[in-house]
Amino acid sequence: MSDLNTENWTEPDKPLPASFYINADVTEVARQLLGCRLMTCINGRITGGIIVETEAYDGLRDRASHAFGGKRTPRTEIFYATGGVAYTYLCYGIHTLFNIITGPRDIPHAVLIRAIKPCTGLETVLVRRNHTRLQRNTAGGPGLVSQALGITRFHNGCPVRFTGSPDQDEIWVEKTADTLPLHSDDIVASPRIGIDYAGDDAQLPWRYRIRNSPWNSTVR
DNA sequence: AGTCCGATATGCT
DNA sequence: GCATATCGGACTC
Repeated sequence: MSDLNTENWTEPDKPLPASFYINADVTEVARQLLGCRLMTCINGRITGGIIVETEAYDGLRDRASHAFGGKRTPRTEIFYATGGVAYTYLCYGIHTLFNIITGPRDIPHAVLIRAIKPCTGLETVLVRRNHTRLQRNTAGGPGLVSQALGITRFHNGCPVRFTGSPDQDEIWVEKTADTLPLHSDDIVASPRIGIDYAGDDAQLPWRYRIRNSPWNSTVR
């Protein structure tokens, strides 16, 4: 039990290719990420969990997006990269939130990862969260996902791709042997959280959860 | 279940 | 300079 660092993980099963993030609409990517495993290797420690909750942000038409209307600022510049890189930023002065940029170059789409079920490197996850055992809120919330996986705002722009290089931080997503193909009935779509400033767009049902998962974020 | 509030990068005036 | 934010933990009722 001394080394749970690579628990449940020896090598990536099926790392998602760049095309996964580029070719589908952002809402479809957000749905298809459910059930996949989000992995990090941070400071040499491998951690990960099954994605159970996401939100889609469509910068072209969506007032909830930081890149609404194609807005370009230093912070949103990464939105215009080709899909498959991280967008991380500090929220409420305290929390780092992790998104994956999707779509082709110059199309500012993003998927926020809101909750995972921790399943890899649990010892490290628990230390990062100061938990003694796994709880529903160990990574059940967008700020908690980053905390549990060691993602910081300095990972902004990091490719979401497995390269296997042992000496630098990595973030990737993979399908696993137990990634079930999700039927649409297995997915709950509802309005997104914490975007009251978005006017009518706050009603868009672009928050996606695996139905009945105990690992979803706590609902406000 | 409801309320409060932290701690700061960012973007706007 | 100033208002605000893709939240979460602590505290009160």
